[in-house]
Amino acid sequence: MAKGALPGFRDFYPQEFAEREFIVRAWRDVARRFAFVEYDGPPLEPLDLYTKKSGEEIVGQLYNFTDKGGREVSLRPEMTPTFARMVAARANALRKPVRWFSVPQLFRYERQQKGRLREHFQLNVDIVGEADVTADAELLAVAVEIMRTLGLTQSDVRARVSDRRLLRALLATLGVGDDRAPAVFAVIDKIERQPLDVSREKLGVLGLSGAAIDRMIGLTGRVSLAGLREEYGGNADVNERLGELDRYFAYLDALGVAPWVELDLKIVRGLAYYTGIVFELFDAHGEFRAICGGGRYDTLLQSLGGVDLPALGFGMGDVVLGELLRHRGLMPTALPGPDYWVAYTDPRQLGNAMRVAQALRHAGSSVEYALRPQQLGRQLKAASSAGAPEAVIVREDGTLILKSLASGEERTVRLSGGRLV
RNA sequence: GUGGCUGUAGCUCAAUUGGUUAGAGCACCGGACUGUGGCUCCGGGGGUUGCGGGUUCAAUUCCCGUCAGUCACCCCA
Repeated sequence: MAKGALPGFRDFYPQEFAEREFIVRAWRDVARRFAFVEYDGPPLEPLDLYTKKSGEEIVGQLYNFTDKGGREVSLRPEMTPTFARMVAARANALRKPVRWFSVPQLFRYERQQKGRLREHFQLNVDIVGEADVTADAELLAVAVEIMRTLGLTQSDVRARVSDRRLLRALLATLGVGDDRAPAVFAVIDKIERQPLDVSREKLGVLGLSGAAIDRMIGLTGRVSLAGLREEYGGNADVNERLGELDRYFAYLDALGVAPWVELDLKIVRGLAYYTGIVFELFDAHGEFRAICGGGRYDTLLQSLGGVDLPALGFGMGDVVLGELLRHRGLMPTALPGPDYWVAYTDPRQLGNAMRVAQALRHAGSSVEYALRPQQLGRQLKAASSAGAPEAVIVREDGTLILKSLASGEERTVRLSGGRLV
């Protein structure tokens, strides 16, 4: 057996490529409709672009190596550092808000499993320069619109939203200061994936009282803005954030995506740099990994590029999304065939067949014909199996017949300005 | 990085308690069909049974290692 691709990497045969294109086309289509413009950066970056933000331990997850010039480099594991660098370098010259998107291929050195390879394509959509929740609403609407464009509905996909600033304010009322908040976030992030007792114990180790732990667990359950206001609204910081979230949900409603969205304070996102509203998209049955994740990272451009601009964005990978679309039967199964197949009854008509094919091609049609002279029957068989809806038969006397391969209907036609009439 | 399960044709799967030339369907190529496709029938190509070693008269089958796939953990995109 021939050696396959490297572990975690994929060969895209035409069928798989068509599936990938189906997804990428929807990404670009929706991004364009929301007036985002596309950019790209290098797939290979200096290693320290990633270690500066995340520390040395990240190196274990990176596809990094030393190049022939002795430089420590890494294939990009995510797009945000590159994006931040590019925006920071021209921050003053860019019209705000910056609305950019990209479809990079990203790499991580990890053991592959379901929904996770060593390489994937990921849509990145970011907005820079707007601190208001209008931008948060706009961003989530892009992600939801992509689901809708791909044929998924609100019963297939749910968006779960939280707000780290709200969570910090709530934690403060429980006696947890900002110094301990990241550790608590880490526990909350895992609360669905580990036994409740373990989570309680971890919170206890972090110094939370029994009563505080109870309230913390309560917050990770089903909550509403009204319920939170009733219970914690006496705190000014909490109240302010709840007001912001009221506006956020009102904007989501105006954008028509509110039915897809629910408040869920368990969503904190793994990455440390998120500062405000964060969200993830999941399949409604919980069979797959997160489809998409993102949020606000208002301080990242400052720490990476020395430019103080509010920013937010999300990433959406092709792997989990593809699994979901296949599972729901929404992925295209047939390869596109040519528009026409030009057949000929006599090998001496090959030249004429080529002339017909070229005329149709110049007019924009996709056209194939038998490169090796074959019996007419064989040519029509090839036309059918190639998926062409119609065949053009060049007869011995040079006349043309247009034949529908679905119905078998035939009519005599002639070529006029690249069209068959 | 750790652990469980699984590796036979491009795909889905067979192959008696270990038994002699590893089969079938689909797909692909060709023929029946010399000017009309889809159906049918016939034929063909395609395998070091993932790889390496061991046990045995004999290994696709049992054992070990390794590689790959897969799932979970770790971690996260």
